[in-house]
Amino acid sequence: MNKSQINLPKTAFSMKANLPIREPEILEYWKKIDLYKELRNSSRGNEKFVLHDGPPYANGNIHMGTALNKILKDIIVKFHQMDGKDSIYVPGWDCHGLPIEWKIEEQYKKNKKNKNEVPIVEFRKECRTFAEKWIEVHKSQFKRLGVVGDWENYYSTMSFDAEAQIVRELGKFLKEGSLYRGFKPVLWSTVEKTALADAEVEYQDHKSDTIYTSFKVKSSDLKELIGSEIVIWTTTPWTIPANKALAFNEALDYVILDLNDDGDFKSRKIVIADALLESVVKECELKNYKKILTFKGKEFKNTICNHPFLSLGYNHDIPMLEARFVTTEQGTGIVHCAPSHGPDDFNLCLNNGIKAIETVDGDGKYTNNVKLFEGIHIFKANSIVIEKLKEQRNLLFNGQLVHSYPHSWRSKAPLVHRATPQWFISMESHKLRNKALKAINETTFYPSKGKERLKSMIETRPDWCVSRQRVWGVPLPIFVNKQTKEILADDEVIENIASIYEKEGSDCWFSDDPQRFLGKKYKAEEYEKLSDIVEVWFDSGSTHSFVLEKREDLKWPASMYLEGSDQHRGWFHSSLLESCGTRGRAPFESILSHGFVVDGKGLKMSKSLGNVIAPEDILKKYGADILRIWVASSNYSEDLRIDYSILDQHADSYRKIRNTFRYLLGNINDNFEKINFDKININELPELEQFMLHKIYTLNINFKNYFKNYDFHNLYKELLNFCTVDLSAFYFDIRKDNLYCDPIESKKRKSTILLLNIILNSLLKWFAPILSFTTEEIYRLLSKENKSIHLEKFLEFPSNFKNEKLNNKWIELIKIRNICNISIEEKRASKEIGSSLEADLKIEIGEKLKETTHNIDFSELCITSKAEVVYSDKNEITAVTNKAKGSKCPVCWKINEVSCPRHS
RNA sequence: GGGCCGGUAGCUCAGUUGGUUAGAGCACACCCUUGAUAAGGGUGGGGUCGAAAGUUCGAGUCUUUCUCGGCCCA
Repeated sequence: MNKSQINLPKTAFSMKANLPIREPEILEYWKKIDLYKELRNSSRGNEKFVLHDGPPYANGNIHMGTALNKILKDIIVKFHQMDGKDSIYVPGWDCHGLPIEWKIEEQYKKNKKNKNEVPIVEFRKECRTFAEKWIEVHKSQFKRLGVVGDWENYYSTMSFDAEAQIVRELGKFLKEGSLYRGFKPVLWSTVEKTALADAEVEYQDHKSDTIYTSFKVKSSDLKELIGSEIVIWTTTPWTIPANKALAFNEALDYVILDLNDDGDFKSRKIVIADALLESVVKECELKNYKKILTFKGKEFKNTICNHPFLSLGYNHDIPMLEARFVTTEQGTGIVHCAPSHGPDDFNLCLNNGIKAIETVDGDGKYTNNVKLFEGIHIFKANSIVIEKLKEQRNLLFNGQLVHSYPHSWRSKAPLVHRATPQWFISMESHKLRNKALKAINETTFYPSKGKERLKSMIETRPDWCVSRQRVWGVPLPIFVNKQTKEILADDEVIENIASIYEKEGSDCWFSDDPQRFLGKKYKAEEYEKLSDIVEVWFDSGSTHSFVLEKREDLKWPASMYLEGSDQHRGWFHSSLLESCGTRGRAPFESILSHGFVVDGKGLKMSKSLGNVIAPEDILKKYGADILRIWVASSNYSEDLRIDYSILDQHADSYRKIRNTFRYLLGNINDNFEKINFDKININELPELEQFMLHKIYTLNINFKNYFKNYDFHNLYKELLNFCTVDLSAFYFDIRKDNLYCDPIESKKRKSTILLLNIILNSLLKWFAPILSFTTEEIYRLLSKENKSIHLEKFLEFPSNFKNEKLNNKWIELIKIRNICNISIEEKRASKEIGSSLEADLKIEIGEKLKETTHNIDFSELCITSKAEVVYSDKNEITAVTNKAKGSKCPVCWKINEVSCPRHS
């Protein structure tokens, strides 16, 4: 007898994974066989599952969040493909927008080039080239993660057909009449005559005029207020002529003071916040005053004031509005609101039906909307305003203040908030809000809490501002009649513009004769051509129209949109509005949102904390399959933690899974046999094999349920536990004796081999969407005919695999096995035995379990040399271990007092 | 500052409508094995469920406050 007589495992599948080296080879293979094309061919005509890609911005290397997003998408796409669908993934990129403009400007700065001297068309070409470069970088980085998709025919928001379709989409809002011209404050430089984005602003010290001025109460629910005067403080006196409202905080306490100092305010009653009384008294040098009344802010309800310039013709009502942004940090606890000159003011007023108007022009001069001040430059207006307030006896105090103030990064000139003409899509005029809310109700959300999040945003959001005063984007296709100021809304013109863009892109808008776009119907000299561009959220919100609708391989609406939870305000939001406005329903059937990647302690990743991990680092150290395990095993409905200790843990799990495969492969000697489940005569199999079939059957049911709910972390956990608990520590361990030491032709061994083949096939398919590389590595080892594991379908198991009765029986047997293990462990601890094969078990079982145990060989189940069962009246199960007597069989290592019955 | 979401063993996660001593796998410790071997098996330790108060016969689960973290908004 020697080792040549036993059947030891043998396989070409190495224990060491070496994923960082091996994965790129598999990528090459997928490229060689054109996996994406094969997938499409193999599932042509099947029901479609379309996960529409939310386009990442084509700028900079991918980070963990992007990697998570793409892997999660890929896992879902692969699951549906293996589930029998035609599961199509077309990646896309968002290309227009400010960040790319900045990058090009930065390059200009480096090369001492002046942006204003470069023709717009040339500048835009550089932006386009920049985006193209990053699309290529992203493509290779995403592919490296194992993401399979139509990489050759990706979509981008800057492609000519996309730009053309964005124009058509805007045309629909234009024609409907829900796209209108309004005003909204933006940070404006009166020197450069241009709007600035937040990132273009530098904060520097600036000396401002400050005033305390009063607004007389005209009417109020609180009688004592009538006739009193609300005092406000501001550092921008020039905005007083544009005042439309006052803001208070309902949580603050306010006081009415009776003033008795000589001067304009003698015997007048003023209102300020109690908490600011001291500072106002000090700064305004009040000597004689009396508190008349203290009241809560909420009592300001329904209070209307007069403008301090009432008698100069400013006779509009000034309502008092509740606002949380009012604090007691500075001022009087009541804030003056000019909706044309501050974002807070704008939003508060808008929510209360007061719209911003154009009060100041691009040069910084008041328009004819401002009585008395028309033509005056705002930076020269402070002294005039102060003068007039004094005249009107409404100036309590004025002074100066040095404070941090926004300046242009280019000219260093101080900036102002200025209401500029903008284009809005109305939420109400054509019931867009209602349509969107209805569409949300018809959408399935994973996790379900996403529904409320999106809903509450849609419920309260203001009209959608779709214009930007920038250059890198789709031009707003709008002409305004110079005389009538009417907006040109003509399908023919829109279609004309779109068809031009389709051929050559939208650059020509900035260079060509406007007549070209207007066609023959209208005269260019009668129209003003807009130079604004469309905000980028409208671009990406329209992807469904130029990707899902236009491509024959896709479908509209998409089966799923999947993005980070921040996109409730981003892409989910803009796509919903765009589609509801143009098509009356959402462009998606379901939304899956995932949390953010944070470090091991739950803190967000930042350079300053030094806790940033890049996907590249993980790929180099572990490989993509480990990263994919991390995605699958994390609960994406919350934030996802990652650090090296977490990854190490997943790498350990990976090794366990890999070794499970290795055991299977070794014992079938890499000769995989596809089993026809219907031809198995289950009753002829040993009970243990029947029990394992039941386990496989029920695991598959759970697997499908988890998959249906996109509950991957529980799905993965269940698969991992199957490998560890049911296979490695149980079935494999027990069947080693049978596999190694029984003759190859023995019926029992053949049954085990049958099960190993079924288990191998099941595991390969269950794991394929997650462990895309490793399952392919194994598949290529086994399959001569078929090209890829990803072309396979999930297995269906016949219902006769299911055997609840047997399952219940074996649950009892495993309990007994555990008791035996404890007994063996006692003798091991006292050094009486070592290996479990040195044990001789005496098990005492109650009569009740006689039927359950009568045909069971516990020496096989507990991997001992002997086991004897005796039945008693007692209910409890006891096991005693003795050292087995006899000699060890050199083949099966079992200890026998006589010669080994199998190997002699 | 406001809105929303979350905090269960070192880690990843389970914990049904409130109901026995809060579970699993991994990691850890110890032991065994050397025929899955940079593998495999067994046993074991480990949690005032973020904190406090409340409702209840009974709270990880319900309420309030606080705290820490994340996203969005300002």
